[in-house]
Amino acid sequence: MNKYRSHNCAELSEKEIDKIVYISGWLHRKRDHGNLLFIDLRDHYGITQCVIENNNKFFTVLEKSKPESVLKIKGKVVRRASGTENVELKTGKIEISIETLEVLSNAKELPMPVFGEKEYPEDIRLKYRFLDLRREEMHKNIILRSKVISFIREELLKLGFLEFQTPILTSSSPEGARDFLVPSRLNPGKFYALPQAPQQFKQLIMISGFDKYFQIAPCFRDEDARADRSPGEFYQLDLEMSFVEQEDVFSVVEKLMINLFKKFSSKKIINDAFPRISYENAMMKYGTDKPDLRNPLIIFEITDLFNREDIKFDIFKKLVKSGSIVRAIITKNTKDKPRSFFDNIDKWAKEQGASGLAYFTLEKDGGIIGKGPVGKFFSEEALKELIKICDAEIGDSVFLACGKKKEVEQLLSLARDKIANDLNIINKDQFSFCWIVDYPMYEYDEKLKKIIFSHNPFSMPQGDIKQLNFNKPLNIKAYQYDIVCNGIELSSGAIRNHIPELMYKLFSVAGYTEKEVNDKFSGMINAFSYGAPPHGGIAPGIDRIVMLLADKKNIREVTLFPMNQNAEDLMMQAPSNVSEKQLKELSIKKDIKK
RNA sequence: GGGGGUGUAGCUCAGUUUGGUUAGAGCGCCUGCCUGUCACGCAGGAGGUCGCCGGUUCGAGCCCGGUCACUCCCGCCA
Repeated sequence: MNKYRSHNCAELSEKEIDKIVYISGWLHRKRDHGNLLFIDLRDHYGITQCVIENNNKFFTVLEKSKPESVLKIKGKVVRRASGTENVELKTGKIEISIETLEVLSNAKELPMPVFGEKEYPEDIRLKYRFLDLRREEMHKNIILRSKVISFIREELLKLGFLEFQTPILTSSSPEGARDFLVPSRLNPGKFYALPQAPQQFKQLIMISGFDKYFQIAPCFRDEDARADRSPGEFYQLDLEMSFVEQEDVFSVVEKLMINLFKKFSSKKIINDAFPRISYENAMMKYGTDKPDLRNPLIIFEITDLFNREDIKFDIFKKLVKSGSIVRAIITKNTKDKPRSFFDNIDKWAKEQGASGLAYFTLEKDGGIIGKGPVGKFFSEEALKELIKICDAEIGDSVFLACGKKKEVEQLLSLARDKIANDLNIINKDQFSFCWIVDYPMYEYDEKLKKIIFSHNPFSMPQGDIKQLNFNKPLNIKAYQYDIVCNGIELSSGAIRNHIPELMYKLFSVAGYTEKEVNDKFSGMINAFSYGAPPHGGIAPGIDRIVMLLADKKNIREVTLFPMNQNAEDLMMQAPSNVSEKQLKELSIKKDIKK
């Protein structure tokens, strides 16, 4: 028998009554009656109540021990008197009558308690992450994360995927996020980059003939944080398959996701086959390429209405004449909502930097009328037309946004969420997945005044590649796809372009010469000229998946040791200064502007 | 880089609207009492640069300016 424990803290039951046992764990909670002392001893597995009386010489030791000290307790398992059982505890029918105890490790007074599940400031939680992680909720999240990863491994191994590791020190790549750089000692002045994703390596694995690969891959991007985005590093389930079309990837990943979410959550998955929405359609109906499909609200295009003579809404009409568009959100049966409901939304829109959201309700007063601030500008005929376009009814409300296409999309996308939340029409007990497909290969960057890749430059363009019209590059679509669940982008993937000539052409549209492509992507381009299989894959974000399964809004709740928003590790104090000697070895000089 | 929110005891927060005696509560901590608790109870106690700096004022936790920290968002994230 091990010297620390014969049983863990969740194990003992009536079966062990009268046995002498050893258990070890943290002093979770103390209830001191003066001459009788109860403690809850906690380990990873659970909690066991132990009791000691003042005739025991260890009584004062225990009385003086602080919470979270680590104890080893030896004692007899006894049945709790009827009426003193605790049904909440797995071990609640018994307790340990302490004979001896040993303090294995003393705890100082705690900066944050472990007992209780109150909220604490995040900087303290991050600094004392080891205490935070002892708490039930966090402990549970991290266990869930581990189980999710194991499950994914099992499923993919069953399907014939092989797990490989790819380099962490690699080369900096153009396109995409800012790289983390690592100076090279042996090559002064040169730098490695940490991979933003194992993108090129996974393609090289396919070219190396391994057919199906996956990896729980760390990815590094030096970009600013968000609630659902850690600064610095995150994990992807990176996977890639040879000789596949988009549908093959879809069927593997869709099944994996459904099995995973069914296994680890009791929430209902609305669509067993994920609906597919084209990028264009998503932008139209939801204003975003990561729509929350639990939200029933839809955006309608009604710009043309504003060319009608019988609409007198002059501000909008003027804007439309100069190229603005008008889109609308309809909310069902909301005519009796208080004025404050509408005003709040208008106020909110103004806070978003928009000029506001115009609104009115559709009511019947003899004929159909628009009631509300701007309702009077619409004739009955115009309202009938609007009702037709937007599939609206009497009693519904209409919210209108007017502006440049991008602004309207962005505002109405946020407004969809805002209004639906205010109306409480989002079912929080559901997962609603979809594929967003048919992404454009390129987009026009207004700031740089040039054409850039809209997603992954290695994606295969759609259609007959001999017939592609490179004079109209913005019309080229790619075999590029995202999985979205409840408004969160879970993964991004593509069928890759394995044809070097085509790749040069595609890059030239984005302003890269053949030489530049050769320089920047030498490993891969070279490999493509020695026989590359058609291949494709995807990379679901592990952190976000666990976030959804754990029902957390913040990625740090499902990460063991996250950094804060300034990309600092408050516990390890990273990043930190290094010695002059280290810098010298690396041929690095500091030049800090202040 | 920009915008919003927050900052008062170890922790959670009240007090800021309308400036005015010694800044409060709960949890935690310390001391004492308590033999059936499981958020144990009871009594007492310690604990504060009201984030920091400056200004206005007879007087600032409260008003003004600046600054710092944390957080949320925008930009950014192929």
